Amino acid sequence: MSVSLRQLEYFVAVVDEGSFTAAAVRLHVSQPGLSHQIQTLERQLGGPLLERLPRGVRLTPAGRTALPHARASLAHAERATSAALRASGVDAGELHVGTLYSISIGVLPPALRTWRRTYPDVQVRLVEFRHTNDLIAAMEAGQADLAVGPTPPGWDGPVREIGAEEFVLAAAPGTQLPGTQLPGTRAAVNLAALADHDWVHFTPPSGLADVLDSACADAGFTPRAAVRTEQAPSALNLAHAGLGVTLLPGNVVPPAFDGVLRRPDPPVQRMLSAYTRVRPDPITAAFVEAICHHTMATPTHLLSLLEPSRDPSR
Amino acid sequence: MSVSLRQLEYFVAVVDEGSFTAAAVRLHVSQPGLSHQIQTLERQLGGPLLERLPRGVRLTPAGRTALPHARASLAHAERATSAALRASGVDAGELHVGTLYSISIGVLPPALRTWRRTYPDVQVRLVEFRHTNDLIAAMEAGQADLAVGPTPPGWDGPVREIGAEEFVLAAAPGTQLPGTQLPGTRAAVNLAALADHDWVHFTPPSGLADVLDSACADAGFTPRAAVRTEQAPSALNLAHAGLGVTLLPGNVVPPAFDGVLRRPDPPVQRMLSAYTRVRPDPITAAFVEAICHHTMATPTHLLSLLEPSRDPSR
DNA sequence: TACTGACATGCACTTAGCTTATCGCTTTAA
DNA sequence: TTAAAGCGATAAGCTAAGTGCATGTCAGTA
Repeated sequence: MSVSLRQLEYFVAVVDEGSFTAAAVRLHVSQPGLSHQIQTLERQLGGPLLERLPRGVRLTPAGRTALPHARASLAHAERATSAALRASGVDAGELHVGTLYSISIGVLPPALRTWRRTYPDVQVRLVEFRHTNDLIAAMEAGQADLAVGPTPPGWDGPVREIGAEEFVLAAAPGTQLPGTQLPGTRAAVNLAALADHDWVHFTPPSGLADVLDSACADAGFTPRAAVRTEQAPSALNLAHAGLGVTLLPGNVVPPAFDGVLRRPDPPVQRMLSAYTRVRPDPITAAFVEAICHHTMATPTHLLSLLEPSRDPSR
Repeated sequence: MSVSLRQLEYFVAVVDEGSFTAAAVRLHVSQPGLSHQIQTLERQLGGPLLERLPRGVRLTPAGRTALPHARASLAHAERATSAALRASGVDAGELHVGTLYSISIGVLPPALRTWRRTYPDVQVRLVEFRHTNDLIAAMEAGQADLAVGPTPPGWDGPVREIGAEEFVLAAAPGTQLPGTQLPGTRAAVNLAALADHDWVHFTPPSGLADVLDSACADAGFTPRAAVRTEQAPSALNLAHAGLGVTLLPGNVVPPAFDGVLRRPDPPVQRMLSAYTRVRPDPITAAFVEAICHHTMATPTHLLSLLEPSRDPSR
């Protein structure tokens, strides 16, 4: 079987959306990738299915006759999935996932994209908290099926570590951090050298506050908080505005960030886990698998910001 | 769509072959590779589809409910391929026509002769069923491109009526049916006069059983079944052997039949149609036209049997 | 008790799928 | 008339998925 459901899905989406570009947007893939898949499908089916117009596409006779079968094949594959889930006694309703704002922004989107493709019938509702303690309390109160966050100490239900979240130092453009004056380098900054700096800190009981305090304590000083905030994006904005340096999850740094960005030395990470109160049902377990399949690699744009010498076009 | 046709193909092959190893051999892949794909599919579908036994496998409830959809998805993907190839003027192998045994024998051969002359490169494969319900179910599952059979009620795809199939009464040689004693005549037999006869009936849910029950109900009695069978040729044999009178499609009566043969009064017919799940591609549409061009005239040999005085050669 | 058959696991390699950058063509707007 | 915009295709490179091989594990059979 050389034809794949993915190809049929792309084909149907192009017909429904009226163009390759619109279909790519809808399916969250790049336009060249979709174009390539359609061309492979057309080679397998003996000729063009779509006539390319300057604006949009038109079905060829071959495409017109294949289209209903493509739809039917996709529909039956979805029904196979739904039927199996129901037969397993799984309510394919909503999955409630408790997490932190920073994780919503940085860690979960790739897993959610995969999830929607695999389980289109299962809605995921994110229950977001600012503080790790709030997340833990909500999980203890049964407010979510699954939590994704820092590994809770002493949790007595199932826990699955899913990777490490990298923290970075951020400051205003032009800030001269210690050890960073050499041109053309983006060396890590020795944390101990920042003992006299002002800090954009976090409001306890935020887990981010704990991370910052712990890292600085390990480096032998207590950070002097010029300002405190609850949210990582706000901290980034405040740092960018010059109120101090901050230490926050790299995931929340947008690609267009033009302030100073450095890794701390020693590196700062926190382990993230997916955890539940009880043994997870198959749907929840599947979500955990989806998260685990997306390695916690540092996002590409963050690498570009941290190490611009690796990216000649910038 | 993370479920793939390849996974569904492996799953269906395991069920059909009865073991992972045999399925791997059939599909020319390694057994660990197939095993891995099945496990991936099971993770996506929320649990095991197959119960592993020391010798072979058994479907789980989830697997049992997923299986028909998996088959249908694969079948439609193949139909999409064939339809596109045919529309492109590419020899696309075979046209699959679902039908009933009685129609295979009686209705289709003339159309097939014409067909072969017109499309010598397109093979027709008949997918034959004993019961109308089996034919309808197979069409819903995408097992054939086209169906030729009794007009299915409530069918939501394209339907083309192609004519009426005539039913006749048959009995053992020498049987004195009511109203048939006058020499040299082959008058129709009043159905109501057969109320006290034994009948060779058909096994439900056969469509032939429905036809017989309906005709007799209209005549005001319930046929007393001395024996039931599933197949029209068997019914003809049993009637010829003296177990009772039967009512069956005239098409299945061979030229050399030497038992009693009569038309019922009132006449009994059923409408036949050609129908598809989706708008037919040009090749399938051409086949439908070929069928329609052959009117449902009663075969010449049957006319000879029913009305021998019209045939001087006897 | 040893052997056989069948599925699962681990590892490494190959292939497929995807993104980014960019080109080429047509249409539209200035 | 010219420049800009929109759209699909090409090329290159990276990542993920699929596969084969070697081997382990377990249950049934001789």
